[in-house]
Amino acid sequence: MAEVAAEVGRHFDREEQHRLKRDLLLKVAAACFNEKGYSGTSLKDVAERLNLTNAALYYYVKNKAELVYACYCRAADVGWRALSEAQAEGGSALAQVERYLGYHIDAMTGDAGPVAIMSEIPSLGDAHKADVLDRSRRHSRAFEALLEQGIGDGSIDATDLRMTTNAIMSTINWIPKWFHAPNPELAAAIKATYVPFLIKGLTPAADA
Amino acid sequence: MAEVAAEVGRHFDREEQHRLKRDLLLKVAAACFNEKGYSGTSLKDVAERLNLTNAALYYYVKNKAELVYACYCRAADVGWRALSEAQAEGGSALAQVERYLGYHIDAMTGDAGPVAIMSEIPSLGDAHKADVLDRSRRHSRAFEALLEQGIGDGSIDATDLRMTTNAIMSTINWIPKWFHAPNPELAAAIKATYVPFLIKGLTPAADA
DNA sequence: AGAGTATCTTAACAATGATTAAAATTTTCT
DNA sequence: AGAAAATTTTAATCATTGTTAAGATACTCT
Repeated sequence: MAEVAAEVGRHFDREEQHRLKRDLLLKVAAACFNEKGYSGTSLKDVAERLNLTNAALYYYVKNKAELVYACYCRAADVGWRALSEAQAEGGSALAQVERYLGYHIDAMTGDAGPVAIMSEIPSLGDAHKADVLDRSRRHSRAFEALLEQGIGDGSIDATDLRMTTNAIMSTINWIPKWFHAPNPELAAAIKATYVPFLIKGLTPAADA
Repeated sequence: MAEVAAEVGRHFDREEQHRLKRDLLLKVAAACFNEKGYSGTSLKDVAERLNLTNAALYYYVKNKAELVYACYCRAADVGWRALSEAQAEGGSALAQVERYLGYHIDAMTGDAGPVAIMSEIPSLGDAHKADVLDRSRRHSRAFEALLEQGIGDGSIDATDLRMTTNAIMSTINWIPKWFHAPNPELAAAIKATYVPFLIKGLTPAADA
């Protein structure tokens, strides 16, 4: 993974270098997992895309289970950050939701991607599983709370918040399954269609 | 799988019996695949849930690849049938979409389930992959055509049909990921929330 | 240039799991 | 009950892959 150093910067901060390389590993691994599944991707598959041997990966992660775990944590962080930033900018709850969706899509289809789809949580060990489930739940609950706030301020209309959250998260989380190569035009098209469509489903009827 | 015969009926039509048992196998396999992924589920896992040994599965399918393929075909059929039936009953395009969503959700959460999520198409062999992709595309195209028809008859408002289809299909197809045990109440809740939410996103603004 | 650390490779092990053939068992029908 | 077919099991093979240890190479700084 030596070439990365050149791409990545020129002030030789060792720790920073290490973090960046590891982050690249997580992205590549996420791409593999999204395509072939956790057990379907061998460490060799991941390593080859980095011009490494499988054994080299053990310099960055303890084992394969920790690699998925790290990918899932990274995915959770990306989503959480999108939500936090959208909320920090204020406005009506609906406006916050709209910004969140855009930010999250931007992140997944942009430099932060590819992001792992958390589709094989059952394959994780008990501790990792509990932690990932917890992060996932926290995200969902935060989004639910935002919806509830929107019902309060009148900007959102929804009945079953849990289910509505499920529906919206499903749509968003599935994107990395079919968005692969960097493709700004496609990314823009996703955002331009997904966000208004989902927002429309949350907006109260005009004649109310 | 001997017990099944008793559950399943009493007129001893051999071919029918075989088909029913095979169908049960496909459902059980689908459940496993949805939980642990294709490579993550061993044939032993599937066999154990049927009180069989892994070798017995080879009496019903040629090999593991064909098992997934069959699961995916079955999933495609379930969706296709829902769409066909909804269309056969006529009405506005929006009404047809609404019925389709309900039928598909009913099927996945009812007796036809569990249905496999087609999330590991890349793991299939070339011929199987092409066929499954073809079925998937046909379904999407048919849905798109329905949306287009709705734009024509004024019942639907959408800009990017391909993307809108993606969004809706993602929401629907992800359901089997978290709906596991038979649970009529949860199934009803999904349908009661998902269908109006998605339909709302397609309905033209009232003040148009 | 050369020491010292970070990074990576080679080579091996152990375990898992798909697959097959032959044998055993169960089921159905007469 | 008993024959014939359908269904399932046992046992063995084969390839793949996660993992580890020890050694080699590359990078950074003085």
